[in-house]
Amino acid sequence: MEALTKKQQAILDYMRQHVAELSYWPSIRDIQAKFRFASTNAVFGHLQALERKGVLQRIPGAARAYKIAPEVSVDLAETVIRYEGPSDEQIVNFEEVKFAGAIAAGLPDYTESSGVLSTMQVPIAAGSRRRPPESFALRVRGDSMIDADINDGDTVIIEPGQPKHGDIVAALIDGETTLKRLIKQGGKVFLKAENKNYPELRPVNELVIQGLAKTVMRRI
Amino acid sequence: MEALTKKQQAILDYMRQHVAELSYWPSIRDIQAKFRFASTNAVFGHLQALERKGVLQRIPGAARAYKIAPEVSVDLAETVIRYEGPSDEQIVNFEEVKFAGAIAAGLPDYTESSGVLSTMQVPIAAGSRRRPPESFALRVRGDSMIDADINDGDTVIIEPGQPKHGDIVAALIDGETTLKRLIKQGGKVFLKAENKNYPELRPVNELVIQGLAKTVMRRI
DNA sequence: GATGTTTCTGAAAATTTGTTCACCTGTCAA
DNA sequence: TTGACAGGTGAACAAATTTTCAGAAACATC
Repeated sequence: MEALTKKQQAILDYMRQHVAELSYWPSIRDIQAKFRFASTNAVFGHLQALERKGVLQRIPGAARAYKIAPEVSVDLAETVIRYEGPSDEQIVNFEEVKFAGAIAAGLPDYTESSGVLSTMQVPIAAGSRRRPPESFALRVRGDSMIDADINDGDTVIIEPGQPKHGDIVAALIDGETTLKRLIKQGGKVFLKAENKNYPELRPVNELVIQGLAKTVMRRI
Repeated sequence: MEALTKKQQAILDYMRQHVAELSYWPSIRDIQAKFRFASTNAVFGHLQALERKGVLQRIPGAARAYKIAPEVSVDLAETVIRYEGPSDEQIVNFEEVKFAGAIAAGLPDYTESSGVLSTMQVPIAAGSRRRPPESFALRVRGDSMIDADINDGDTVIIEPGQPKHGDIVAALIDGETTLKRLIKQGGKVFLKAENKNYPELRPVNELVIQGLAKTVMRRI
């Protein structure tokens, strides 16, 4: 693939950052302002170049409408033992994002996310279906879900969705986010900890579901 | 939070789907066409309603520019369950990427990645450090690593790096990628399966390390 | 120095898009 | 019955945005 010029790369990065932060694409004029071009056509030309080089797809006539190629960069290192990385097609992209904080999987705990947010990185892979962009990541604190194989220090990915009986949900109780299994029984709703040593929880009347825990990640 | 009407919900869903599939927002006229409204103002009113109800944020004057709240309003049994997603700062991005295929964690198995590559999605989060871009994802097949809590169907993220004694590595043997623990003992290198029922493996002389398994992911 | 390519300027045209105004229709509760 | 309100039509307007056109400046290449 033809290489990008410095400015083209910068513009591409800016567009990426813009859409990641604000959730919508910048207009040509936004880019013009950012790079202090005197003419919109300067941007226009760069966008054409980016499209010709295959990293960007414009939607003709539509405002703030693009499709963008995922980041690509390859360079492999040598190791003592022979090292052979994956082929280009196997490259996975990572992106730095906001990390929502910690979740109490045990008894109610303070939520780290109340203050400053840190950033984390997660690879791009998990299931073939499209994952909703409203998902977020939480670090698990506590051990109330160990019977579901979710342990202290793990990271769970919370996605929006209809909570069903048996789902593991991130629930907000008294301002605390907790991880529990949702049990619907006899018209009542319970939050159940997955730990034999914990008492059965009482039914809850009002409940804020932040989302469904769909993926668990563990650092080795 | 005020409840959404059926049409409002449908429009919100359509917008979500549109941005998820095409990566840019629909215009008011796109929505109009989708729902066969005779007037753009019908859409306009609904968008105003959605904004007033707090699930959508419009950017005044900007085309195809919105911020959207996570999915809304679940109800289960007769208990009130409010849905409240994370704040804007907690949103995590996902990206579609290549998926390297399957890895044999048991006895040598064929590698699915030999042929076509499929795409997967993974959230963005895992550790505070920056992850090298040469990483890739593999689906685990087999059960030889169950004692290390890596099971059939899990996804492991392989990163490049110096393989040390005790690391779990993705190793290429006879054209097959396998997942094993690397043991250095008395100047020799062994690949050890983490399963009491499996025999200790023989030492290997030549070995291609594809990378180190640093993260395990599991779908719930 | 000549030459071609990339990058940019400046202005204007064409189109898309959000927004407003006036008015109609049914529903539901006071 | 009346009034409020959600939901809709139809047309027009104003703004935002993309796109085009002609040409200048910078810059490497021969």
